[in-house]
Amino acid sequence: MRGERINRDRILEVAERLFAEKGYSGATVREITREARCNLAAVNYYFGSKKNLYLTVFKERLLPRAKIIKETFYQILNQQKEKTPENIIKAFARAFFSGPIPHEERIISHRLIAREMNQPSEAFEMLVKEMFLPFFKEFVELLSPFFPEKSPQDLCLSLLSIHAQVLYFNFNRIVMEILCEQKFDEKFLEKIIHHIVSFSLYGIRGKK
Amino acid sequence: MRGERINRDRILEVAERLFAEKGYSGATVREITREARCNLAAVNYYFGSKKNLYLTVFKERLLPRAKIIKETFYQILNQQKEKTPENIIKAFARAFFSGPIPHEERIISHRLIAREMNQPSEAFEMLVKEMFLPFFKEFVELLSPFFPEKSPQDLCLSLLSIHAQVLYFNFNRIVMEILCEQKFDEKFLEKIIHHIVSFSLYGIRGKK
DNA sequence: TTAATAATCAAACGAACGTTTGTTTGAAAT
DNA sequence: ATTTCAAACAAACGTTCGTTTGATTATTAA
Repeated sequence: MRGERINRDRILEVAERLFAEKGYSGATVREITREARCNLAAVNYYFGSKKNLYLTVFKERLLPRAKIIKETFYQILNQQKEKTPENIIKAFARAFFSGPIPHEERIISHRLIAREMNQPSEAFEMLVKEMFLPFFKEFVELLSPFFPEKSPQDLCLSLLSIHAQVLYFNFNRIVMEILCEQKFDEKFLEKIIHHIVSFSLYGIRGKK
Repeated sequence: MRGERINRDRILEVAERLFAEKGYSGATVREITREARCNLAAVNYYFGSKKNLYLTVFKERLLPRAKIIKETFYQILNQQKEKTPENIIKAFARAFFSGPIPHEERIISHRLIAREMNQPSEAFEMLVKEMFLPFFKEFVELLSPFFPEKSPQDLCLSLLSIHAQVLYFNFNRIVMEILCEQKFDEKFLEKIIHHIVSFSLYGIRGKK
């Protein structure tokens, strides 16, 4: 049917995965269209260029997902009786690791973000502006009442430390599995979330 | 003079930087040889192939540097009177952030490592085997006497959390600078190291 | 039914890619 | 002085890249 643009969606989906796996240069238009089961010219027909396809992946796939994660965070947090630092950090970690977004999609997101952190492009500017900054600001404001002795900058650094762990534990499974001598399964994931929450909570508290 | 192979060294140096900046596919042999001021064929002459040049970068540039970082860690640690967890973690962070290795080279290393974590190749297997595992094992053994209640796996996770921060704060300066509203200078670096040490120390201690 | 628009396709484009070839160069060894 | 051989080079190789073209098919609206 007209207007469904099945191929367009499939291209976006495949492109996102391949860009995450192989990077911008590594993923070719030919491979993307082959896996999306459409013609080579489809990328340029729907998106104008490869570069614009890449940007569209961030606009139409990453940003909406970030929005869901944010909503999940507040949903988890509002389920708690109290908004203690522990509950806030736990909600943050859980929103990133579990939540309604499929597991594989989360991995892909974090891979793309990690790539952009390493080699920022126009796409990253958008992510920072529309995703990182607003979310992080809110998060700092949520936590700051509990740590009146800490400057906003100190809280920011703590927040970045948490995000560092979330990113690291999401995309660096190889070293993790080898070092911890354990397969990455549901049970291990729970343990990791608990670790991040605990580590970060006491890390952020500091001297007491 | 014969045997100096000036071009070979220069190719390695340039290749490392460009691979770190643009990734394997993004960095071209033409660009590498152009910046190294040598002929296009030099890469294949000295290294056989682009792929082997990439592997050689890890063998001859990253591994030696990792060795230096390790030595620096023990050197810093042995300067301390006591081997307290705080001193151990501080030495770890300092060995990664300061030490004899030039600042730019450290950034390049972490970029290459981050890329390999995202998309592991033969090079990463080597890194894990000859760098991560030995160093991390020793590090866990150093810390475990102080935390008899923690399992080796828990300690591993804490160690990974520390490494996550070291990596993150090394290559993700953009978000950092924007969020903390501060330029990344020597003074800020000191603050970051202090933050990582403090955050990780109390994080690893946990409930007390 | 027909005209118009959207989607899809095979084929080809020029450019850039990694690699190979054959030759020249220059310092060391004989 | 001559031989030798690693080093360096220009040129071209075949391949793959992103993109464009023009024709064909499918769908919608008149």
